[in-house]
Amino acid sequence: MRQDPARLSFEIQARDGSARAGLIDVAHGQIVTPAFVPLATKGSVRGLSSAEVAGLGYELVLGNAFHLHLSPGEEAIAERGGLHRFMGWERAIVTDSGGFQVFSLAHGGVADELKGRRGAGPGGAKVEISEEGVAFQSLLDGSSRFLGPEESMRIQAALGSDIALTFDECTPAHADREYTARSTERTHRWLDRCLEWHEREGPSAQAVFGIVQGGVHEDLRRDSAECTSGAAIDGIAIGGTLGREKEEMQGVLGFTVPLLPTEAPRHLLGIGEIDDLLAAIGMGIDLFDCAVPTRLARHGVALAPEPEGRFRIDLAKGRFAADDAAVVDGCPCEACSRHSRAYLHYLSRNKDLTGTRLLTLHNLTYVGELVCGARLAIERGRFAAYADAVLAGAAPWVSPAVR
RNA sequence: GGGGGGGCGCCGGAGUAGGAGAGCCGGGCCGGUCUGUAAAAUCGGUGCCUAAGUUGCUGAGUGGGUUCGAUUCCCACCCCCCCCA
Repeated sequence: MRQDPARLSFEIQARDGSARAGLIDVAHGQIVTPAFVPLATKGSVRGLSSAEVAGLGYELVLGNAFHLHLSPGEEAIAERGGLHRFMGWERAIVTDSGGFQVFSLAHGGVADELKGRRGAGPGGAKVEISEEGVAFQSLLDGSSRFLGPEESMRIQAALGSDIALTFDECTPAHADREYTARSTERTHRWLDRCLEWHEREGPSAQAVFGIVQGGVHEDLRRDSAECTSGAAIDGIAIGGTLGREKEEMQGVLGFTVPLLPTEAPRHLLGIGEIDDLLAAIGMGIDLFDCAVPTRLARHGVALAPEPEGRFRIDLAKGRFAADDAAVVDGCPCEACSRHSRAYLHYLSRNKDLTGTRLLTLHNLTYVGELVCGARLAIERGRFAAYADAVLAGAAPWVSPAVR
């Protein structure tokens, strides 16, 4: 680990069991944790303006080196003053390295792959993973491309993000222990190359997070956590498959999180369902990013205090056609305070962009309220009670007993 | 009044130069899926009776006819659309 305030500082302000409430300081401001990080993969939180995302209270968004490299290209963004300026976002940005995307190219569907729902082997585009990096064909124009540790860091440097993630290989669930072990070791070598490049040519104000791999194997996770923690990184992320079921994921997190250095911010990559967020916060995770809240919104689904419905309400369903109730009673978002389920249902059925926007606002509000509620609960030493209440169906912002 | 085109599933198409398929395309509707976003996406179902059909039932405007066999050919009638008067 390294503690270089010029890049990042992290203060843990309260603890409750393993859960922490903290404050991250980076070049473009502070991030109150635990925090959810909306995805702005291609330079926008789909459907919303940067001002709207800021208006929801978010302090950090995640851009993607892979997507932005292919279009419009990091040079084009650098020429326009960097990603912050390009997308009109003044707060902090973390960029993903692109390893995850390159990986998904090989298998067609990352989600299925991570959960082992598909067999191994290349799916669509050609991808060759070697010690150097990953050679692949662009999905946009078929051109041959290469992405490795140095390329990824160079792209992220050009984008000018506050936090860069090191280039890793995201191992799938179906990979055997042997492959996962070799892959994880290679990811460690890539980590060193990322840091060497960054030390030499990276922006002095850009922080770097390493990524712990190791699949579902405790010993591999331990090796990876030790190796990654020992590097000159500013924060640490957990990546790769966490198992096929939620229980398995909690098990993997259960033995992995305690292996992470306590003084560094911890980012759990790609996780963001309501119950998972609560579980992971309880274990001591500080940062989350996930496609689910925003994607579900575009698919007509609102997050809601419905434990039996996996905390979702599918407003596209016909039963909401004449439901005059608020999407989620008491939710402070625009969709809930001004519109009915019937209206959102109608908009969803018509694939109206207004509906997409409203539900995106809602879901991001909902997740934002959840992490905010969690933080307040941690400060009061009542996180477990808060989590239990929400899991039992309490709204994330309603928790007078906890607050 | 004359000519032409067309009537099947919840809707709209296409097709079958006699061997129906409860088949095709699109839509709608119902249901499933979505965790570092190739996702405003995607998968399945959608006549009836079923727990289940490899051999169940009904079905191509209506009524007849030809034929081993008709959604297709013929006749009459009903309805819709277009053109001409």
